[in-house]
Amino acid sequence: MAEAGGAAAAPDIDPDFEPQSRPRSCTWPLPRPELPAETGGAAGAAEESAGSAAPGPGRTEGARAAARKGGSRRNAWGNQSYAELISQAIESAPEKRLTLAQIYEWMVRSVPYFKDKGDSNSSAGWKNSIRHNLSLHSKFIKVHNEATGKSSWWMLNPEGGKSGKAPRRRAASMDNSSKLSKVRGKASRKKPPLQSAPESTADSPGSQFPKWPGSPSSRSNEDSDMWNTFRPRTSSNASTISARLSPILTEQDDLHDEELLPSLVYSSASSNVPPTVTEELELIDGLNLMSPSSSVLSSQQSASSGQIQRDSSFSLRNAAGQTTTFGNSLFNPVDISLQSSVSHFSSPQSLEALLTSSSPPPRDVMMTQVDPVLPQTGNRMNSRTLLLLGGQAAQSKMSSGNPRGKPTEQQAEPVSASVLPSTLSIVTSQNTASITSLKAPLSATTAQSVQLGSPLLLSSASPAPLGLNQDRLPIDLDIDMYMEDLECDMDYIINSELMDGEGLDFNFEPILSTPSYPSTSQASNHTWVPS
DNA sequence: GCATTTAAACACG
DNA sequence: CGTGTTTAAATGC
Repeated sequence: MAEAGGAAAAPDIDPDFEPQSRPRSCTWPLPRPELPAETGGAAGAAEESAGSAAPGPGRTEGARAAARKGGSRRNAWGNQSYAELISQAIESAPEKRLTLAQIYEWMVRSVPYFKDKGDSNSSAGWKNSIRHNLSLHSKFIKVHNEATGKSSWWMLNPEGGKSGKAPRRRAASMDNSSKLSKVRGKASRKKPPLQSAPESTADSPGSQFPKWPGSPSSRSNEDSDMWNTFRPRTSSNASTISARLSPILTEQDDLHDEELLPSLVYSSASSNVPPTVTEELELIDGLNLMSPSSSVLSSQQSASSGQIQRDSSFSLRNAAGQTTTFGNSLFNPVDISLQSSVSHFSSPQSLEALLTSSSPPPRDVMMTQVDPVLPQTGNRMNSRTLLLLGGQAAQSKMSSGNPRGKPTEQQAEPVSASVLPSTLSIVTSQNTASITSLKAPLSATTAQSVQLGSPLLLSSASPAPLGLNQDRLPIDLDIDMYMEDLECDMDYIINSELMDGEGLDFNFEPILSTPSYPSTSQASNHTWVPS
């Protein structure tokens, strides 16, 4: 049985019981025939059937007691909470993301307790609980999945606020209402269609991105993927971008997310804007949407962007939780990954494959490969084109964006940008696709710096280290406003850059010229990952 | 009090 | 119907 049933199946569970990931050899997301032999039974089947199985509604107690007798298990299935189980499930996936259904599957397969309950009928309550947990905890983020009409991907948010529930920024009117609602009682609670909160649903009717019609582009493949957009969770929308996507990608490869969380922190510090990753992602998503214009490029871009998104997601997180202090910039591994992705340009397929493919943990692979090394010229071009794309996107965005456009304080960033072009621009312009392009080159530098092991470099690189922005850190929460400004800036910047054109190249070139790959690869994981 | 679990209502596609 | 979000109650620590 090697691993297959292996750990997961371990009948005893008891103390620790780590569901551990399922057989790694098997591709995860894969269709999975339906567990052949081991399916349900093999491993430990469910011995717990005993009475504990039925968790009565209120009576959890019973189950608990039963469970407890074993010693330490808090729940019928062991010590872990649903949230933890879910986290493990996600971690176990090569891509670190699973759909709801896959999470269910994982539970059924990996946790003995749920083994019998997998199928239909009995699956009642626990699935509900899982859904509930996914929604409730900020540590889980939802990523849009266009693929086969499947449901969204669920990933974990690196900084996931363990304790922090969903960010839920000040929801305007909720306070009272919540209480009231309680009073009301559930029965009557029906919510009238729009009425009170038009804004919520609409979130911008114009909505910047159309949801993306469908993508002809990609090949059949399986589910394709990418196109993830983070879900805005509570904050209705915030509109978009936050400008910095900072990246911390970090995947949890080596460590379990939990552990690494602390170390991450997003580098975006410079740009600040605390809140929720989700928003950024959306933005990115938008990019993707827009890109479709050109076939080849689009595909490439998409690939890269996809990657980016993933990375970005990790970058920051809601500060709501208390945890992350956004001020510390560590590093951004993301860049590295980006770089790799970019470099892959030449072979988009591989990229995608990486993303989608189950077997190889993407990150590692990428890291290793990282350097197909494009000739400088090649890079240049790409970056340029990308920029263009970005620019367009930006513009389009702009149009939808707020008219007011007033750059004011934020402007500071741009200025610095001129000074430190590469990094800066990225930070500022982030919301647009251009980011990707920018990043690519940048990544090289960063990577180096990382490699060197001196975060300092990064910091220096970071745009506003000087505290320009720090002062005004958006902690205010009104991201919207903040963002608006940013957008304008970005556009502005981008445009100007484009016009100048030179500036960009100029900056990048030098960077590009530096190959540094071998180093990058190393740098990637080990160096920055604090563990 | 907060965290979890469970249940349920409701919205959406 | 499955997916997601949210509210609520019970319970444990």
